[in-house]
Amino acid sequence: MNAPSIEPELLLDNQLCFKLYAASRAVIRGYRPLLESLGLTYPQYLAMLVLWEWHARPPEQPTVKALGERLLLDSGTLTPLLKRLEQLGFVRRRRAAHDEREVHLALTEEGIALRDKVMPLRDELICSSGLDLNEMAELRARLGELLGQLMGLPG
Amino acid sequence: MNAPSIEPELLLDNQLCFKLYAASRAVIRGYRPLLESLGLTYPQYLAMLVLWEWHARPPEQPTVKALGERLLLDSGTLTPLLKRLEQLGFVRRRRAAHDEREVHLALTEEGIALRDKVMPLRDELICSSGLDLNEMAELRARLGELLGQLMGLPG
DNA sequence: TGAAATTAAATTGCACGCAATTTAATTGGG
DNA sequence: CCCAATTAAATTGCGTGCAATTTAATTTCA
Repeated sequence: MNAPSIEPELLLDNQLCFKLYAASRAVIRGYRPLLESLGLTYPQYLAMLVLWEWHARPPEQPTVKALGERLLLDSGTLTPLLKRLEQLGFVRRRRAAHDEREVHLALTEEGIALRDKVMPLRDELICSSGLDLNEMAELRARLGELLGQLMGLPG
Repeated sequence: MNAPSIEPELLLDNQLCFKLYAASRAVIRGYRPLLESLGLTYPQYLAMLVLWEWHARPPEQPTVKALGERLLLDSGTLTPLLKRLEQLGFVRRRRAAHDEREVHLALTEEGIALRDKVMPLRDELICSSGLDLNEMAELRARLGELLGQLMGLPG
């Protein structure tokens, strides 16, 4: 019996999707020990990034829906995640008075203060990774284009 | 009270990590409906890619450990995933006789046959995405470099 | 040789992601 | 005004990822 032929398009190492998947997990793996010192998981950290942005542009605070639109996550993921951030004391959740369906998100003092610890942590991560800032920016732009195309699909 | 300043390095849209995370999920989202027709999840599909490669190079079949080294996943993830592939009838798991610690993986006839359904599915996905093949290859290479650097870290 | 160290899987526990459904509130058309 | 349609969160259920631990087999070396 001769060995079956392999289409190179099906080799794992030729898959853009696998490179994306593996690289994404590798980056998150790099963040983990640093974020642990803040008590955050990586998705919680992303949520905090968005909340810090909103905090810098008062008076509006985001709803769960608005946060989900930024992070591309739904309430099935965000509701338990936000409850954990609330338990940690970083976030407050409150039903909107004018529309009881909406839950508005606000940072606590601890949540606001946490931001000051993040910049040095980020510097440490980039420094220890030895990555080139220009290459990172280039790659980020390419991924932005890819994401834009994927999100604009008919499906 | 004046609005807090925002370091651009902390804006969500400037994060390479978020672009990676979002793009990876977006690609997997694109695969989902197509893989559903095969009865596979995305990580299961990746495992099958590796098993098909091994199948084309007899006689050796991979262990759980070897599969994990290719996919960068540990037994905590792979053991239940492989049990599901076994339940689906695509994979056989067997303890090695010469070393009872090892579990060797082999494809069933159904598992081998499944490969023929994948190429057209992949073509459909790439076609409907409207992505440029050269740009995809370029991005894949860049991500490979990034992954290489991240995996070679001291941590 | 025989106890200690190492190794491979499996197990446990927790936090996502996400599809599908449910609940509750609001909106819109007749 | 009322009821159907829509909307926002929450809930449920399942399959990852991954750290930590456990179990069992093998290797090492005093």
